[in-house]
Amino acid sequence: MLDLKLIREDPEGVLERLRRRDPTLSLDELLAQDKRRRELLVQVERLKQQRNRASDEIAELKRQGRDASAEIAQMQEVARRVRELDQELKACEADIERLLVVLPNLPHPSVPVSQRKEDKVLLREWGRKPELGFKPRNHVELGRALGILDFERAARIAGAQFPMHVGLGARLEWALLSLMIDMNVREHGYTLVLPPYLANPTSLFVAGNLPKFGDQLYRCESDDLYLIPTAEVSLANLHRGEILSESDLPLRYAAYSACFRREAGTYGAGERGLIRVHQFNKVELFKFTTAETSYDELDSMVQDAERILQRLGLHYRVMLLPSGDIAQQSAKTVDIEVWLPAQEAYYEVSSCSNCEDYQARGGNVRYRTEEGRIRFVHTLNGSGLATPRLMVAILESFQQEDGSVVVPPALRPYLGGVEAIR
RNA sequence: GGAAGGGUGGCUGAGAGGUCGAAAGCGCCCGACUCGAAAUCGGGUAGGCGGGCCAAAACCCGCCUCGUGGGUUCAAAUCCCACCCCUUCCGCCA
Repeated sequence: MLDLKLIREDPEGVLERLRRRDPTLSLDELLAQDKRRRELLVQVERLKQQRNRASDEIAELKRQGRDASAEIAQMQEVARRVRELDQELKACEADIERLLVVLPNLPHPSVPVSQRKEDKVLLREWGRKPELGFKPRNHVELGRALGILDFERAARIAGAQFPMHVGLGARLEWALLSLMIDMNVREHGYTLVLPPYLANPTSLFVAGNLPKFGDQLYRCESDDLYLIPTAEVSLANLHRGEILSESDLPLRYAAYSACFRREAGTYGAGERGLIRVHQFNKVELFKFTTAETSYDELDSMVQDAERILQRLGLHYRVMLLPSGDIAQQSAKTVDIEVWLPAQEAYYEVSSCSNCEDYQARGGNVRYRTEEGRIRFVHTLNGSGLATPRLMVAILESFQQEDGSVVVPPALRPYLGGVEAIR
């Protein structure tokens, strides 16, 4: 969530930045409630002070064995008034909380201002589109023909848009995950985490998924738990409520998890097969940093994700997202998009965000500086990477005219040396 | 699922209606001793909110916080209720 003090001190500045993301946002009610809260606080605190002093006096009188009934009678009235004001204050604070949590993070100055998601900015490209010399088959056809993807039987088990990998398809998926874990742990210095796949409501509020995006989540009602849409949820809550030491930062975690998304209302034309699914595998990168280093850490996180695509030999481009298209909790987001030959389009395979102190404030994750001051950490998250579209990219980019698919050399050690799927 | 015990500062742990934001120890910081260090000795060491002053920092004052939320009381870490979590044992099951 945003810093209420900052909103109070510079409402125009905050509102201007908020409206880069959503021109309909307003702070009027929030500011009014905040003012009211502070007025109530002053009132109720004055009464409590009176009560505390009287309590000391009553205690002293009793110790001396003297009568305190006059003072006690007087305090009964004060206590009643305190209860009333406390209730009013509580309602006011609940209103503030409700208004505050729906406000998105402030975009970083480098983020292009636009409500149109097409207005993303190309930062760089790597490689080139593969020249197959024949009309590319899409991954659904390839997967079915090779017997490595089985959506029909998966639907029998769970419904549409659930993938099922079989045989070399499953092994290829596993190989991808193994490669990503190895590179991120051994070459990029992340600590591997296997987190819970279910999370409580608090965790989803901290991560930024609730309250606004609950319709995208699978919920286990009888236990009041949610299936995580990304391991970002688990990792953002890993140090919830802690005060870390500056010397421990940055903390870099890489988590493997399955991810679950309802994708309500997103049935896109042509998004068949693995392009948009309700369940997928992902290695998620997450960092806790100081304010000073978080943007350098964002750059290096994007590069960590890019190196995996480079190792696989997949053509991609890196895009800076505009203000209207970044996630609630993010101040700046960089997407990596891989080229999918049969779709003839670039598709997101990684989304790296700096959430600055937005998640940290909600989760109360702080650190003590060398000088002893306490500040909120910055949190960053990024896919490194999600597998479904990687699988699409591999099948479609490395397909041969005879319908076989050449396995990228980097994956072969994980597949017992298999060079092609046919 | 059943039973018992327990959640107190960075950590261990005492406190069982008022003098308790909280003993003691450890850790950490500062100082003394020392050429320097260790040991020793002295001092300091939780967080949040609000106000004084709004431009920050420092300082001062007040309020709140002993798992969370309610209740009793003039007054709650302490008594009552509900919930959450942890530990141990039993049962069940990968």
